[in-house]
Amino acid sequence: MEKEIGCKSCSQGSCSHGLCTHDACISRVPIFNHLEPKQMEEIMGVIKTTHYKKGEFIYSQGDAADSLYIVNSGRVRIYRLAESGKIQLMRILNPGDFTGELALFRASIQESYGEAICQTDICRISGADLQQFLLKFPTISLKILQEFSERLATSEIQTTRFATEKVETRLALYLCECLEGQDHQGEVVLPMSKKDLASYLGTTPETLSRKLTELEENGYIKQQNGKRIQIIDVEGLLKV
Amino acid sequence: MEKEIGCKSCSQGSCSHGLCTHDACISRVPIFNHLEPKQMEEIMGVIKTTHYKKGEFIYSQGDAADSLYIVNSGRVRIYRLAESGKIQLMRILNPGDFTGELALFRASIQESYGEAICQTDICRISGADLQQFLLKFPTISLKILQEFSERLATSEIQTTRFATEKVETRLALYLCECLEGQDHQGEVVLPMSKKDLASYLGTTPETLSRKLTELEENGYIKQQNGKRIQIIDVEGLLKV
DNA sequence: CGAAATCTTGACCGATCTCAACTTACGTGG
DNA sequence: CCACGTAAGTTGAGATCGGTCAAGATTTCG
Repeated sequence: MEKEIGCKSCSQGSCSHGLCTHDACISRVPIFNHLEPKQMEEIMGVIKTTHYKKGEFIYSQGDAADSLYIVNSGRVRIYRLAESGKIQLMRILNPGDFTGELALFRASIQESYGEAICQTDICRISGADLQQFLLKFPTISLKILQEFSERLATSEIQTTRFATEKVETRLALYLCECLEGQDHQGEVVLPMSKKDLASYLGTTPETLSRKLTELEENGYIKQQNGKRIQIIDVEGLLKV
Repeated sequence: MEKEIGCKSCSQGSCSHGLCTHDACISRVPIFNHLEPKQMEEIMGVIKTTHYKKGEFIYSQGDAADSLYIVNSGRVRIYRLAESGKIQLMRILNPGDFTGELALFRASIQESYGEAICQTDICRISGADLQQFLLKFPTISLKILQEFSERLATSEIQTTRFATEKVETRLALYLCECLEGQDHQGEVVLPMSKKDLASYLGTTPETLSRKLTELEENGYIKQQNGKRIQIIDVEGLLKV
């Protein structure tokens, strides 16, 4: 706890709790943070950290997919190119989130793009190394399985919504979910641009803009400056 | 190999390869079939098999989700009820496929329905038992992770398609994928009713019917009797 | 063989996309 | 710190896709 040993995962000096304390440290990543300091140190030994500037790609569609990427600090936009050439935003990674898992357990290529939204530090662990640790520390597998099942659940809900709900409903549900995650007295701060949100919701910026206006006219929300939206009537939104 | 010991997983008598040979046996399930006969036997000890008739539910939305279900024989339709009340078919399980994983690693409830399409035998292993085995035989985790990443990849592709492609394109891509899986000289046999297919593709039976006619008029396919469809121009389909 | 479900076809309507013009916000460099 | 250029966001008009309702044909299965 008291010994400061430096942290390979984030290139910053001050550490505690065995390894390090600063917020975005690798040791706070859910899939590793239950390990003994000793075990964690071992894992950190094989982790490489890279810095990316805004707009730089961590990986692109078609790249060999052989590593797990963990966001240490910053934010990453994950998106796909559909057969038609249209872009779809899949998700935004925040510190502690990881990606690249898809391909870890089957030799394959990246099917999406990972782009730094801002100054971002990424920790990378190779698939080979990770598999070692999975067999050595089976609890990591359980953690990843947990994470996977979350992702899968989310993805399937998303699919169902695209397949069955109107844009307005998808937007309303999205806003409500944002509220759960943040809840600063009923105000939501969109975690992405409206352009990206439109893509995430499977619509166009034009339609998104109109639907937001519509929700506002119906008294469900109030649009503030920029990305801030006041949620006035959650019940109403859920019924849209 | 030669000793016949009966198979708990399928309630049938004749077995070999240590445990059993008949086609749909649990020992052929990808997540277990790499284990030693001895290990597999141990797992089989905690598996319970249940028989379901056509239309019976293996589980319903809202049920406690605490078991892994493996299809031994028969077929299962997995579908969801969206917020709006509309149904969406998620997937069809064939012998060897499993489901219920979603909730295994997080206490939760079923978010879908599992309904037997025909006479079906289901093997069930409780989440608690499974977790034991995961820690005991770490290779199972790797297998499940593999399976999960497939599912996740599929689900995300599906999401992207719903978000970005037209019904006609989704249908065309679906037919092409069916072809890969079957390929009896360019003929596809739909694995489900057109009503279900419509639901799976996120559209209505009416629209599906029209789009199939359209594809036929354009010379890409030829509809035969019932569920059989002759694929005439794969290249063309992929460009739709 | 007949009821019930599935599938098909037609007519119509509404939701959402596209294109275009315009306004607003943002980041960069002087 | 401000000006400017570019990207993001908004608004309008028109076109299109796909859903809904309804009627009829076909298939399935007991």
